[in-house]
Amino acid sequence: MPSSDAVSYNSHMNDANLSPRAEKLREAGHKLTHARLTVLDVIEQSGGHITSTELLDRVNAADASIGRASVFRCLDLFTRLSIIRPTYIDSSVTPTYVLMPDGHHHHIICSNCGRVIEFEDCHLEGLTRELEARLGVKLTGHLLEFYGTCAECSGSV
Amino acid sequence: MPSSDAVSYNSHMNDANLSPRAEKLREAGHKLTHARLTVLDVIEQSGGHITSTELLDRVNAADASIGRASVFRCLDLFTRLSIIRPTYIDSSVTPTYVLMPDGHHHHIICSNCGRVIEFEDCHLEGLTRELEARLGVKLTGHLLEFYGTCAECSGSV
DNA sequence: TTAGATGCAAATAGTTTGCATTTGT
DNA sequence: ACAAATGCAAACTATTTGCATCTAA
Repeated sequence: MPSSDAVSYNSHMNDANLSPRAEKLREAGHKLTHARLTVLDVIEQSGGHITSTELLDRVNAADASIGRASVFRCLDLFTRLSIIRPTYIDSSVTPTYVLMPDGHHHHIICSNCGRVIEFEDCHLEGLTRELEARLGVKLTGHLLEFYGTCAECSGSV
Repeated sequence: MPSSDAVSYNSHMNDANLSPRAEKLREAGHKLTHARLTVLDVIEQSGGHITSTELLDRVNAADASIGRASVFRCLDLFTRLSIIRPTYIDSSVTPTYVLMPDGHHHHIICSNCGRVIEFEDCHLEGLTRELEARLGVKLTGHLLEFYGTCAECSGSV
């Protein structure tokens, strides 16, 4: 074997400090590839709301060698793992993918200006348990969307 | 003018008994056209969950003279009027449109078999009022989606 | 070492548009 | 009567697929 290290440059592979979501990928038995970790990075840095088109652009900017198909394959995988969830916010063509920290996500969409306001406290633990008891289901997460007008558009400011 | 009645056949135009949603259309100042009322009918008869592709098929079966573009224009209009709301249930390509009776809709999606279970009681009035008070927003509706496994897939049966 | 993941480019599917014509009010 | 809505078909956009190659474990 030649002594030159034929190391593949994977900036994410500094191992050790993996994001909890990367851990989730590994635990589910998926490989921690450069494409997947880059896509995850971009989504996480987006603040939790990103459309497939924006994602495609930003991933391309981060590393032009990552193909479109892989980005879509990541979206599909992450959705199946409940890391993200697709939803319609603005356009009806392009889905917006939202991060699901701890399995849930909540926001308010202003139907006037399109602004998205996230909030944390959903108080849905009770309902979750009630549904599990009543229907025999097992619930792992939820998405709650409110529609209406934001403070500015409601004239409350 | 000739005495022959050149009546256009619009089976929905029996006036009088319009569905509450058709009323909503009229109140918003939109015409109650044959295409719109047919699309609304098909959505209502679907039980409240229908993908754009299924809708296209069923509208075509009901009246082949209604064009695809009009169906999409209806989906857009109904969504703006909060009569329906697009969401991703199975595929990430084709949205499923859900009816929003009284402005809200709730369901559980089984991530194993894809089954969708609707439920009525969301107990979100309190949270709605709290958010309105705290954030100054005005809320008119919401969509709540739970993810998990149904009774069959959870082995609870 | 090897199953799993990737990138490419072509194929597919879903949605929108412009415009002449029709229709609800 | 006439603004609004429609149907058509072509254009456009987003997403998926097959396959040879590559790579994380």
